[in-house]
Formats: sequence, C-alpha cells, structure tokens
Amino acid sequence: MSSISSRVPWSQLCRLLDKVKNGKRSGKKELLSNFMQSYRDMLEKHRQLNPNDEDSFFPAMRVLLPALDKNRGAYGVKEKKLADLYIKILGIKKDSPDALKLINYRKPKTAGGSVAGDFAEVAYYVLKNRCPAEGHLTLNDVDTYLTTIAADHAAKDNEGVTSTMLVMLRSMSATEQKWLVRVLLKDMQLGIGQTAIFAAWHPDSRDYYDVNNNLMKVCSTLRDPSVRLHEIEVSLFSPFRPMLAERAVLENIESQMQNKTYVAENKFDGERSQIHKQGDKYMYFSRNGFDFTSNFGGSPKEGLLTPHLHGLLAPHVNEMILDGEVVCWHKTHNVVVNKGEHFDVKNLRDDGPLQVCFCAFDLLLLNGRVLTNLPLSARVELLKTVIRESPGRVLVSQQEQVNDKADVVRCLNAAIDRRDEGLVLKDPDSVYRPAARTKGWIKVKPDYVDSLVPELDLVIVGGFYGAGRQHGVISHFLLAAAHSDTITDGGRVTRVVSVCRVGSGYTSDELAALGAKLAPCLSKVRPSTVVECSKDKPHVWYNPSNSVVLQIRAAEVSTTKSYGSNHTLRFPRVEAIRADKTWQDILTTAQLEQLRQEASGKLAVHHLPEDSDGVGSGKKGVVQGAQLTTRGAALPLHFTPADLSSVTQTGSALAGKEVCVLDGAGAGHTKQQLERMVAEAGGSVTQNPGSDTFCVVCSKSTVRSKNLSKGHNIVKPEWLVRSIESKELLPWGPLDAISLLPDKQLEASYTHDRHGDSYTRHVDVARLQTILDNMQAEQVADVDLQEMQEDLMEFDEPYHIFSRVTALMVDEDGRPTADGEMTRLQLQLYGAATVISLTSAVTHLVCRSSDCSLSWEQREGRHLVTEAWVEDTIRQGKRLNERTYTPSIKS
DNA sequence: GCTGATGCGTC
DNA sequence: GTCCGACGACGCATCAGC
DNA sequence: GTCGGAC
Repeated sequence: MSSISSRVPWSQLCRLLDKVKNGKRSGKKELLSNFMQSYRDMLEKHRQLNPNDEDSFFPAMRVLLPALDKNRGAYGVKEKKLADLYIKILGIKKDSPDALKLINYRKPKTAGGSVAGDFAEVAYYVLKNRCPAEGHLTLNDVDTYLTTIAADHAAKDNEGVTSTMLVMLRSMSATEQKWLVRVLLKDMQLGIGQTAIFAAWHPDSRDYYDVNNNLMKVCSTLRDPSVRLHEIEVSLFSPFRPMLAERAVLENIESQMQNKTYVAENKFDGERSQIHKQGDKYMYFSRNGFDFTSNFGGSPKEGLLTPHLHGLLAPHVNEMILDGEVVCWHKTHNVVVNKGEHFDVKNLRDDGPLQVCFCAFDLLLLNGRVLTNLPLSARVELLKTVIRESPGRVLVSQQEQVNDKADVVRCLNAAIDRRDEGLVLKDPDSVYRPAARTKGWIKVKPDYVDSLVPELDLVIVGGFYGAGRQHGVISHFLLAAAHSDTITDGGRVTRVVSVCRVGSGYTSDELAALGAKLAPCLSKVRPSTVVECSKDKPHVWYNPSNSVVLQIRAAEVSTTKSYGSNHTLRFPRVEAIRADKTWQDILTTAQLEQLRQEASGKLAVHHLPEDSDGVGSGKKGVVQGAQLTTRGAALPLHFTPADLSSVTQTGSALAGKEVCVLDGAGAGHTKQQLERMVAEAGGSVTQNPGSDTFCVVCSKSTVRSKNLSKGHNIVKPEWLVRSIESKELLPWGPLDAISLLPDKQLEASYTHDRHGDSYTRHVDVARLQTILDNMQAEQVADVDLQEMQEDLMEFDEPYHIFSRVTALMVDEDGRPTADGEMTRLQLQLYGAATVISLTSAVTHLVCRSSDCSLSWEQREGRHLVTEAWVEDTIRQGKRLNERTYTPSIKS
C-alpha cells in the first residue's frame, strides 16, 4: 500500500512552501491549514481502505519543522559542507565564480547582493542552469533520501552521502533543491514557527510534543483536530521539554513574584538532565530531548553516574522521573566547578580530578503516579523521600524562602560570594509545566544588574557579514583589548589583540549607524596594529586607531586558545557604543587576566546594597555616559540617500513603504524624480532592496531586475505614478508588473481578468487603450497567468475528483468575482482548473450565494452550482450531481 | 600523529 | 506577553591535509 | 546562553 507521501510530488510541496514563505502572515496559516486539511482528508480515505495502515502527516510535518524532528539523526552537512558537496557533484572548479558564491555565501560581492546570506537562495542561482526544469520525486522519495543521508552520516559513509545528493540533484529542479537545502539546514525561513504550525495541525499538538519530543507521535496520535487528547502527561522513557525560567528584572522582582512568598534555589551551572528509571533501567535526556544514556549509564553497572545514583534511591522507588542538572564536582577541592572551565560533564574520565554530580530539583513521576500537577512544595517533599544525598555525587537543591526584594538581594549577594551562577526563584504553589518559561520560575543572575558587573570597553577590529534577516550587511564584530606587553612608557596603546566576537545588544538602527561610523577605518588587510588572532578571520578589518569602542557586558572572563589575547568572555553582548572613547581607553590584557583571577572568572564581585532602594536607583550614577547612541545622533543611516533630505511629504499613498527605483523611463520621469515622488508620498527609497522593500520599480526587464525578481515584486513606473496621483496604493495587475512574487500573482489574478482589466476599478481611456493593445498582442501577461494556473497545486489520482472541471467563481448576479478564495483553493487542490473570466472552457459556475440571477441562456449549458457542491464533493470523495446544488434563480 | 575545519550538542 | 531568529562561548568527534 | 524585533 502506498503512502500519501508517495502521492505528493516534492515539486508541489515546494510550491506551497514558496507561497507560505512569501505570503502574509494570515495567509501563511491558511495555506498550511488547507494543505493539512487535504492531506488529512486523503489519510482518512486511505485509512478506510487500509484500516491497519500507520500512514500519517509525519513525512510532511518533519519538512515543516525540521529542527524539531528527532526521529532521525544529524545530516552532518551545513553550509560549508553543502558548498563542497555541490562543487564536487556539479564538477565545477573550486575557484570558479559559482563555487566562490557557495563558499562565500555571506559576502555580497561574491554571492550576489540580494541573495547573500541565504545559502539556499545562493544555491538556487548556482543550480538554476544545472538541473532539470521539473523534478519527479515525491515527498516520500525525499523523506527516504534524507533518512539515508542521516544513516550514512551516522555510519561515517561520506560516499553514501555524496551519491544520495547526486541522485537528488539529477531529479530535482533548482527550486526543489533550494527547499531540500533548507530542510538539510533545518531552517525553513517560512516566517511561521512551531507554535503556528502545531496550532494549525491540532490544538493539542504543541502540548503533546512538549511531553514526548516526538513529531511522529504527534502526527499519528493527533489526527482529527476535533478529537481532543485528554491525558497529556510526561511518561517514562519519553523526553519532555523541561520547564524553564523567566528572566528577572530586579526592580520589579516583587511583582514578578506576584507579591507572595517564593523559594530561592541555587542556579546550577551545568547541563539540564532528566533521569527516567524503571527498576534497573535508566535513561538520561538533555534539555532538547537528546539521549545521553550511554554517557551517564543505562543500568547500575555502567556509565558515569548511574552506578553511584542507583544505591542512593529509596528501596520503594521502582519508577521515577527526576529533573535536575548534571554538574562537575572537583574530587579534591570538594566543590562544584563552573561550566565555563573547560570540561564536558558528559565525557569525564574516571581517572581525572572531576566527577559527575547530579543536582536534583524536581520529581515528576513516582511509581506510576504522575506528579506534575502537584504544587512544587509537595513535589519537593516527595523528592526528599526518594533520594539520599551523597557529597560530590547526588545532591538535592536547597530552598530558602524569599518574601520580598530585600530577601532576593540577600540571596543574590550570597550567590555572588559563592561564585554561583545565580538564583532560581520558584512559586511553591506552581505546577510543573513542560517548556513553559513564564509560569512560576524566575532566574536571577548578577550580570542582569547594572551595578554588579564592570564595564568592559573593547575596540572593534573586524566585521562579519550576517545571514538571514541580517543578510548583506556587517552584522557582528571582532573585538580586541590593548596588548599590555606593547604599551609604551608613555602609556600609549600601540597594539591590540582579539578577545571575542559580539553580535547582539544593539538595535538595527544602531547597527546601521555603527556601519557608517566604521566605514572610514575599513582596511583590506589586517592592520599591523592588530596582533594576529589565531582563528576566524573577519570578512573585513578595521583600523583600531580610529575605530569604535564598544562597552561590553558579560558573565565571565575565561581563558581560551581561540583568540589572540588568550582570554575571552562568556555571554558577551553590547551594552553601549562609546563614542566618547578611543582605543587608548580600552581594557588591557593585564586587566583581563586580573578579572579572570579575581573571582574564578566571574565578573560580579561586589554586593548589592541590601536596602531595597539601592537597587531601583542603581541605574543612575553607575554607567556614566554609557547611553546607547541613538538614531539621528550621529551620521545619517548609510542607506538613506542625502538628496531626499529636503523633500516634504505631501501625501501618504506610500506611507511606511520602502521602494527601490531602478529607472523611470516608462512614465516619462527620471529615476531621481520618481524617488522624490516616493518620498513626497510618504515612502522611503532604497538603492539596495532588502526584505522590507515593498517593490522594485523599473520599466523593462533587465539583468538586474531579473536577479531581483526572486525576492521582490518588480512593477512598472506607470503604476507608481498612477498610485501617487490617485493618492492610494492601487492593486497590481499583470499589466503593472514585470514580475510578481507568487502571492502577489495570486492576488493579481483575483482582482484582474486575464487581459489585465481590473474588476474593481475604473479605467481611464489611456489605460483602456493599453489593455486593448495588450489583448491584440496576447503577450507576456497572459502567459504569466497561465503559468500561474499550472503552478497551482494538484494531486494525482485517485484524489483528482475535479479533473476536467474548469470553474469560475461568480457572485449573485452571475458576474465573475475575486471572492471565495477558500473554495477556489479547494477546487485547485482537488484537480480543477479555475479561471477568472468567462471563457468557452468554463464548465462550472460556482456561485457564492444560494440564489443567483443568471438565466439558463447566459449559462450556455454550463453547470451552475453553489459552493456547497465543492465542499460536499470533497467530503464524500466523489463528484456529486450538480443539479441538486443549483442555486435558486432570482428573477 | 598533529592541526585546522567543520559539525553537533551544551550553556 | 510570546515567539522567533541571529548572534556569543565551550568540548568532543571526525576528517582532510601536512 | 543573550538580545532585538515582529506580532
């Protein structure tokens, strides 16, 4: 029996994914829901014929949510390996332009400005002329190949991976490869995430996934959204997503604590681990549901922990699930060692100075009884009865009551003295909610508090191009400290060494301003003042002597071999852009070393004042002059053309829209005139269209416009002028566009007939003439519309119920209408052709209303049916008699 | 056998 | 308030190239 | 892990 996935062409799924990616948010959900519903319908029918078949939506779901798919292992390929792989199987030279595009996919100059930073998109352009125009694989084929790749990677069979990739290359179009790449990279860029996708599938799917980390189960157990799952609980040997903690804001800590008594625990600095036990069988799962049983021990006879844990459990404990943290214990110093200190708790050696220690803080199941709905206080009481502490091996998290901010501050100060990572505050009445971050637990760390950590001023010496949303721009930086050994007698800094990279803490506006400030100190080669920093060469270098100083916040200083200073920072982020400082004012390597020694690397050494006022006012005098630079304070954003500064806005047709004007020829304007008009109409202008760009304006198809057409709507200057004149955004018809993205194509097909005539708008004489000319010429626009129809999804037999149906949606007066999108999609999904104006090919007029004024003569023998005919036909799986669905005829 | 790249998991 | 993606550090495993 | 931004 063939599965549904073997009847879904991969090409068709890719078209859906393209539409979802390019669609508006609400549209994304609807597209997915429609797809899921039809898949569900087919599964249901399939199951009626084959009651024992286990087929489910899983093959499709793991494509939609590849990052959540734990049912097969890693592929072992990311951008770099994929680049090598493609270069190999395409047989292109390693230094050819296309090979360089793949390897340097982030660099705009080599990869191509508009697609740089999106590896799948870069690959698409490289593959475009090198693979078939249309693929013939099904979803099931791709699913099988992916499983093969994962298996070959696990078996270290590189040749196997290469040959599978080659087979797929030969049977897929470039677009299909693009989506394959996204699945392999586990980053679909759909603009819609697990929450929405789960919600579209089944109301219980998110909760169910949270307790089993198993997409296959989610799909096979939850089939009908109207059938709810009553028991959604953690269960033995299924990894659940552990409960998380929300970040504390010390100023508001009492309201975060709901003004009641909480308990404070140590925040252990190790790795989250859940231990499942039944008799002598044990399993260990990490925070993300990965199985580390082989490291810690599947039985009392093996592993780093189970042999020591087993005997510490009370005799009556048969089944049990513990939640806690595995940390490292120093055997001779008798202390817990910070995670920052160069070890891996999962791979400790028995003969070393460190051993695994489990810090238990919750008990979720005991002897068949699920405890998640008990209050924390009750769970912890039970926890104490099932497990005995043993120094250095097992300990149970100690709790201390905290009533107000002063109590929290006292506990935090004590944590700072112990060099702990921080505190976790818990509501003793709270139940255990898998994966929830905001329902009862709060984490407090010293580095969240301004006054507790020192300012670390470092200078920018390098920049890296970003990916995804930050594509095409320098988005993160290499930072350096002053090299103490080379500071001269006069105290002048002459050399700097790298310390860390940083890529967050600033807004996008601040990043743009930073880019402008850094432009003058760009350097093609490493400046001689930057001492060579072993690994990770930045894409561009900056001269430290006139570069920008950043104030960095971090949790710890630690030693490293990755950076020239031999020091680095844990959790670095930008606190402020210090326009008032130069490289003469930055941290020195000697100071870094001192900070590292001072408090085992922890940067917080001071106490907070224990009167509650001291905290709230901490913000004031602490960070002198450390305000982040704001937009407009420094240079104008580098993408804002200066010649528009004098334009005054006179309209709002383009309010909030960013437009890129390539030329203005068609409308008798210059590029600059059009740009000014855009600004006057409230829009903004860009020279390099990005993801926020509304449209690209140009009069004819050029190399540049073709390149841009993959990610942008390319429209003609006439449309721009007409829209600005009529003071509103006119919808795009086929005549207005050089090329439209798929979602806009669909829109255009609804609002315009096949000759470009708008259903909803008045047409002036000049435009009418254009339309008439166009009808005679029968040119591009018509072809586009036909392609668009062909692109719409269709399924193979036997689900081709509407084959040989050509449908036209009509309103109650029998006139073509753009409404009824759902019915139109359903028709297309099940094999009908749909058109947007009355032609001789039309076989069915589908009326949105239950009565209709169309006469028999006007129908010319066509079927006239209500939308119910479509719905009922799909539901029953066979084409129903049209006559019983004829609308009543109005006179 | 060493080293640097690359990927995959943790935080 | 929630969700999401783009970023930071590490250690270990693996592999290609010397 | 942190962070900013979209919704």
